[in-house]
Amino acid sequence: MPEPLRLLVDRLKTPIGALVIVADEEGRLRATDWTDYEDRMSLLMRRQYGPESGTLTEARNPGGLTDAMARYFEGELEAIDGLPVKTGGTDFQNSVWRALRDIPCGETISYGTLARRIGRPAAVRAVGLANGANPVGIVVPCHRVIGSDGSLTGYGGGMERKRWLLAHEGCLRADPELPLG
Amino acid sequence: MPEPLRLLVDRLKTPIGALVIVADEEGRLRATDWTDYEDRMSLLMRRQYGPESGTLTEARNPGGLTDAMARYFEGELEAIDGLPVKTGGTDFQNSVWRALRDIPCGETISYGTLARRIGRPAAVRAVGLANGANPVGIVVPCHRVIGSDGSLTGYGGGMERKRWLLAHEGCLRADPELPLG
DNA sequence: TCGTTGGAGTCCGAAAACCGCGAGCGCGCC
DNA sequence: GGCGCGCTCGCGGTTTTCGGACTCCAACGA
Repeated sequence: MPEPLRLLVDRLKTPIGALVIVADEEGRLRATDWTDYEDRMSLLMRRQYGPESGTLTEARNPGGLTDAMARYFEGELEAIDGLPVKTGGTDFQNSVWRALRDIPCGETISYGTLARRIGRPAAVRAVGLANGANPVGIVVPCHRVIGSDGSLTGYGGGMERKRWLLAHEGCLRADPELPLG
Repeated sequence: MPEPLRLLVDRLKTPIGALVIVADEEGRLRATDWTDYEDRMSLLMRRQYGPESGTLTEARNPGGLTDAMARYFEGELEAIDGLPVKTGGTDFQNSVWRALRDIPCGETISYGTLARRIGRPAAVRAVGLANGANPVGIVVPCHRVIGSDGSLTGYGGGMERKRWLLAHEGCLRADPELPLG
């Protein structure tokens, strides 16, 4: 911990709940999470950066990130595509998170396929763990990963939100359990 | 594990028991231990090199190591000073083991002093652990490390042997618990 | 034949356990 | 008061254990 790492915090109301947005002074997204899961987010942050790792300051639209997220929720799905993101975590986790950003909006992928894609075909469950440890929901689209049989399987923010996000991105039929594939 | 690592094994009778001596083909000492603790030695070897890591072959006096050890036990204490040694283990363990070889024959040091000497003044217990994980007894003189109050505290081969070795090196008075300092 | 269920295989990371210690402290005992 | 003993607690690297946001396969029943 060389420097204390000053972080900027904003909040955004969305159709599926209020979002906390954490950015650094360079305008890179460090974390996002639903306010009703804020405990989990601060846990993840502590794990990645250590306790007492930095200061949190309220800010409005840091780095333009809040606006970009808002546009995503208003239907401009590609608004979040290029946003700069920085994460801590282990090498393995980062390789998973990088691969997540390569999943195009509107598509889904299975845990197994994702595992093969990062060159660790057998690390299927580990991919699931890394997915759950993703600090930057939505922008790093962990919600686009589903079971090999097409079931939604799980989501840190609650299954209902995962379903909503996939529908918002045009991945789901009327049947709420079936992705388009 | 690129190549299978062929190891040579010899045995040596000493006044305090039979010793197993393991060397590599370059004549470097890889491990020594008392035959009555051979299980522990092979455990340490497996940890450092992995299971199925190499082949063991009987050999006579590989690299001259057995003779050198024998001379040490006969009173030529400096016979083991320059012997080539190679160990696996973590960075931390290797820094401890290197520091051990700098303790002159006839002297003792406390765990705390040793910890300070490698630049980790607080890692006192960890030094104790690393000491216990030393695969190359005697030549890497873990027996020269004692408690800060002068007590002998512990030795993987049994306290009696630690006492004998220190006495052999001229570190102990008649009182078996008191080192000379 | 097809859906369902259960168990085993597999790989990582976090958390807990483990100690070959040492300093600090409270207490008796001279 | 000093001294020595035993206790407690913090310490830090390593090892072990445990728990999944999975999948495949086999068995079973409709």
